[in-house]
Amino acid sequence: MTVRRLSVYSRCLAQLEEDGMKTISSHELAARFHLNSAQVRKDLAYFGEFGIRGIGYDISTLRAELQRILGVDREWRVVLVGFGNLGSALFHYRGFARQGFRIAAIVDDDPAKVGRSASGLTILPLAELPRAVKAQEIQIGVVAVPAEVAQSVADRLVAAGVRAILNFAPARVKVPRDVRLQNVDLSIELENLSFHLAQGSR
Amino acid sequence: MTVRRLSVYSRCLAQLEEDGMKTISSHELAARFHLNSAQVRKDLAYFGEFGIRGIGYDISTLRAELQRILGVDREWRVVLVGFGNLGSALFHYRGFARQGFRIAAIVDDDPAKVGRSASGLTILPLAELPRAVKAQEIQIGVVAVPAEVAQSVADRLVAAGVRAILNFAPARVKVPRDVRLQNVDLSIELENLSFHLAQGSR
DNA sequence: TAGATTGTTAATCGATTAACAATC
DNA sequence: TAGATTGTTAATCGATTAACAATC
Repeated sequence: MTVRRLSVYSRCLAQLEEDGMKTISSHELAARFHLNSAQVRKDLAYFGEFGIRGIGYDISTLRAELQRILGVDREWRVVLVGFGNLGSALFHYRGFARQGFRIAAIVDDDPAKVGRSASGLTILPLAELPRAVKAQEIQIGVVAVPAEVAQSVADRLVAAGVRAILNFAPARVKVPRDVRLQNVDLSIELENLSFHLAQGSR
Repeated sequence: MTVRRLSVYSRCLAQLEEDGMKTISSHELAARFHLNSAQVRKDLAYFGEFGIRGIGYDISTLRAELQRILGVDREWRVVLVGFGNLGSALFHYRGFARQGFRIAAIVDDDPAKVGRSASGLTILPLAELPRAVKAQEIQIGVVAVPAEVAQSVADRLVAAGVRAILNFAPARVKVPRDVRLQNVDLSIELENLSFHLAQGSR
């Protein structure tokens, strides 16, 4: 929950910096998202003393600190498994690169796709996964395959040595405790919508 | 936050029903997700008295109730705006149809795409949006367009009369208070991953 | 020094959990 | 009736907010 807020602060600060502002108080920052200023101060103070009493926070310093805390101040190397519609969409998704996530390899099982190239990256067969992860120093695997093969792909990613998996397949996969797993579940978003529509119309 | 849990219960019950089970207690249900049984009972009791003291909950009845509460017991008619990679991925995403979300129209701005057909559905120009929403009795708009045009698409959807918008564009859009807006923000998922990787390696 | 704003401690609020009377 | 389990009230816990001493 904290990550969500840090991320919001970080983006806001990037915008403020672009606008040429130098410092901002917790009150001003809080006002932008209907948050409490004490909450903002507490969130930030948790990671260190970034503010200056009587003045506020130096926007550019704080932004840099938050990016460091969020881990988006460095490049993360990613392998994309599955180059169907969703895989392609993710590949072209600009937010990926903007946050320092660099797709260093694409893997697909389909012989028709293997060998084709996407923006200079050749699509590799699944068998090449371990070699690619090692050679490209890849830390993160993105799973964009059908639900049926999601677990087996996750297992192969773990075996190949990734430290984190972002799973877009509508299936719950199991990974060892030392591998970070993040599920993106579209069904929940849909159910959230239909719940509110159904409740609203009662 | 409650919707998330209701959704989890609902899926679990569907599975249990498939397995041929008839009733389940709040304790058993809670055990499956490391939840507290009091929490399960409270969540369910909020919407009515669905349990039988001394017995537990009738699986099939409770599942039906939850689906009704979540609004997934009926068909929701959806217009998909944007038929690029992400749009196609969503169009083919099976979870959509499974939850009763029926894509009744596809709209795209690109003249090269307009008129083409996808699974029997003809891609319409943006100008046709109001007519399509009315004719097809569409309640939900899914925005799968570039960030730059997300707001203008949302405005058109609202003007056309949809009651809810699911926004996949990496841009914050504004809609009137009576239109339900759900943003799907991939950046947050990414930041969540990199945060934990960065923290873990300190 | 006076005014402003932080970091942090204390108070409040809401959500989770425990306990139990009601009842199958 | 005895055992089990619900729905709900009371207790606990954690997160949010208010208040304020520290300090720029």
